[in-house]
Amino acid sequence: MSKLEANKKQKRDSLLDAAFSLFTSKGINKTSISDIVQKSGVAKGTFYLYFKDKYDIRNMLIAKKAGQLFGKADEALMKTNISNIYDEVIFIIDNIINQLCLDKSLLLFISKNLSWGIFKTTLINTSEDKDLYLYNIYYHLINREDVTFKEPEIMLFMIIELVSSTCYSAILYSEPVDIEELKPYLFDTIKNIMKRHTI
Amino acid sequence: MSKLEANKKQKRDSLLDAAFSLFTSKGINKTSISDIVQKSGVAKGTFYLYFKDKYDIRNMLIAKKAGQLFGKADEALMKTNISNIYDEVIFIIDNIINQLCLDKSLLLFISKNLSWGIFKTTLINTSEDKDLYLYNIYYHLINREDVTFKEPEIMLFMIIELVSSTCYSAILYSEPVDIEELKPYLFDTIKNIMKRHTI
Amino acid sequence: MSKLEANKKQKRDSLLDAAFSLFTSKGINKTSISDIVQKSGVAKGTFYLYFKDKYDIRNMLIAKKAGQLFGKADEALMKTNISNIYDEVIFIIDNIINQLCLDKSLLLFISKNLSWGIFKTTLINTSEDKDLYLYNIYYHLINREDVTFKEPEIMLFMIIELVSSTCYSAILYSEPVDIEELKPYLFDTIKNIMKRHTI
Amino acid sequence: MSKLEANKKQKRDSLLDAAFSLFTSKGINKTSISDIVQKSGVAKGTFYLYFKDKYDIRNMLIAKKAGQLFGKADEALMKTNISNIYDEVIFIIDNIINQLCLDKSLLLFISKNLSWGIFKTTLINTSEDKDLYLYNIYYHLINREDVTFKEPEIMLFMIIELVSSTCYSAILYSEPVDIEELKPYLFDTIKNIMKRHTI
DNA sequence: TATGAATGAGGGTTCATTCAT
DNA sequence: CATGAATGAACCCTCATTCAT
Repeated sequence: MSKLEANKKQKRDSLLDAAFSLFTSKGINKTSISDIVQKSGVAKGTFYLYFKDKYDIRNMLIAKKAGQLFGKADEALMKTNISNIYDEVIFIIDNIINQLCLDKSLLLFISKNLSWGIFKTTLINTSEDKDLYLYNIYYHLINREDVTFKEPEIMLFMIIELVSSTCYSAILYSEPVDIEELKPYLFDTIKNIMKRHTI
Repeated sequence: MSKLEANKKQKRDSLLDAAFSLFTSKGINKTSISDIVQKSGVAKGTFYLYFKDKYDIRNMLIAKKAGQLFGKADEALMKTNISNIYDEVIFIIDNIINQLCLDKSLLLFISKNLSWGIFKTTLINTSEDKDLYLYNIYYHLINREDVTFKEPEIMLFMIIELVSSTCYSAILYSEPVDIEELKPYLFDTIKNIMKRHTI
Repeated sequence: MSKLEANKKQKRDSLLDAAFSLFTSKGINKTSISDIVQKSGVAKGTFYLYFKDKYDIRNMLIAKKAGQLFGKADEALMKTNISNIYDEVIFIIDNIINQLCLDKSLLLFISKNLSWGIFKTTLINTSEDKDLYLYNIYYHLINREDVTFKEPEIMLFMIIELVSSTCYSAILYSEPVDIEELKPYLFDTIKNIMKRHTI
Repeated sequence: MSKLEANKKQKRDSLLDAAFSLFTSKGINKTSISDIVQKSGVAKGTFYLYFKDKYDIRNMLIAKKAGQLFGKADEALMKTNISNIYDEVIFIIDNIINQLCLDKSLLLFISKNLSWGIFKTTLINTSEDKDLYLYNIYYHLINREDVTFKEPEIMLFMIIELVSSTCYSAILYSEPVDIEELKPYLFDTIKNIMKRHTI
């Protein structure tokens, strides 16, 4: 990478970091381009050399952060001996939930913005960033020798929506119960969804 | 009701209607107070006689619309002979899903804004508006003679979050599948959640 | 006084009290008619039955409060045996300064608004309110048997302006020195002004 | 100075000039930011690049105008042969009074806003603007070989407060007498204050 | 007299975007 | 590529005043 390109990447990363910090602390609506460039230490005009607008940089961030989240969970999974697919899924979800418990602002940011649409888009856009292990995880899930799922996409969709929406409330507001209290019921439900989709 | 009070209610309703129309067509962020009062035909200052700000009127609308949604479903249920609690819940959910299929802008509005927190708040604030049957439905569910649920609040929480988040994607974007295609899996999952919470 | 008239006076006084409380705590600029009527407990329209606007009620208050200030000082003077005109003036001024030290918000209100113009107007409008002893004090000062002043109005003008402007800074901000430290120099200057105006 | 910086100074000066013109003609309360930028010929947002709010630009103006006032008086003093400190002070005051007689709107603006606090602040902030001769004048007064004053700051404070408050009334409203009629008494009082502070 | 709902002009302030440097 | 001064539309909100009741 040339010096100039490295410089550009550094500017871009700086803007991404500043935006993430502000989005998670103040919220997207209350964050202005001015805030981002000021925190980032670049000029206002520079922002527009890298991103179209606030929502463009937000989408980049969601993809990046969601990818990191799954990536870490996958890494952790690799270090275990779990081979049972049901346990693998539970492990991944549990790991992600734990990550989000430790970084509630990330949860706030992800939950408010991560929809199935973006999730799928991120799955497809695997080329852009090497951090995105999502694609691998998904295919790992689908193309197994030991288990075949009926309508695996619907299954995964229901699981992801159930987890993301219940965790949002449980982790951030302990409503209706604390996340640790919710987990047994949640994991039980997930296992059941999977079992009922197993042929 | 005096003429003056009737006039006031009319103004308030006019503002609520205008706001709902704009929120569902343009989104809340893109809707300004100016837009609302202009559509409503009242003066700008009048808005502030009835609501604190844009988010105040939004909350009133969510409560009102969610209440109407459940109210209609409850009415329809009364006309059936269903007495089994599992079938009752499925009926209510199916009815609400069908209502939302016919009014996608309402779905867009409700989904983006209805959280468990607001749901509970709405449940509690029964006195304000006679449209809110939620309280009745909830208690109908909990205090049954035939069935006792373990942790009914967690159960209801999971069902509501699962339904609202999956329907959002399925109805509006047919992602990952059309709502009608999703229903069997969704209802199956719901029934299972309930069964596993039955003592 | 009829019951109706008593009721009216009560409303008027209530408005005056509320306005004074708000003017001294928030400042005139930041006080709205709405604030006044709300604190006063009367309807908005009622305000306009008694006062033209915010500045009308302010002027009434200045006259009233300034009159009370001088009235109290005069009362205190009566209880002393001071007969020397120089000492009488110093006594009055000292007494007023002490009153203002105890009620700094009153000082803030009076100082910002009391000009020689209003002072003279208040002197003249003796009929309106029995609280206004200013007229008596002034004539007491002028028409003495023992001492005759050259240009007594200029003398009084200079004294009042000197006292009011220096006390404002000294009492409220202790700038350039505390009021007690200032007093000797101030009183010395006042005595000198008087002596040089004595024929 | 680069072209850009010159352009910026021009914008800032343009805003200051417009604000001064409006403050003196309409008063600060009745002057809006909109008025200032319109008169200045710049965009509304530009105002906030240079000043925090209306009161920020007011303070800048007071410092600037007060500095110019004293600066001109000091210049005039240099051209005389006066060396006696008492006569110097009287000369400065007389010169300033005369300037204010010729520019009553300036008097109105200065008097309403110039407090001892701002006066001292202006004295201290000498670095910002080369127009501010106040510091020199003050030290010229204090550190003399021929005369030593007891508590010179109190003395100066009393003189400034006496002059500014009496002149306000006399120049603008000829109350209680015209400024020219007041001068002898005023200067006499000032001289006496100084003498009594002379050790 | 007394009320208080309604008005709507106008206030201060923000901010995405542009473009000359 | 990078800058940051300048823009001006658009925002939210306040408030003195009116007038039908």
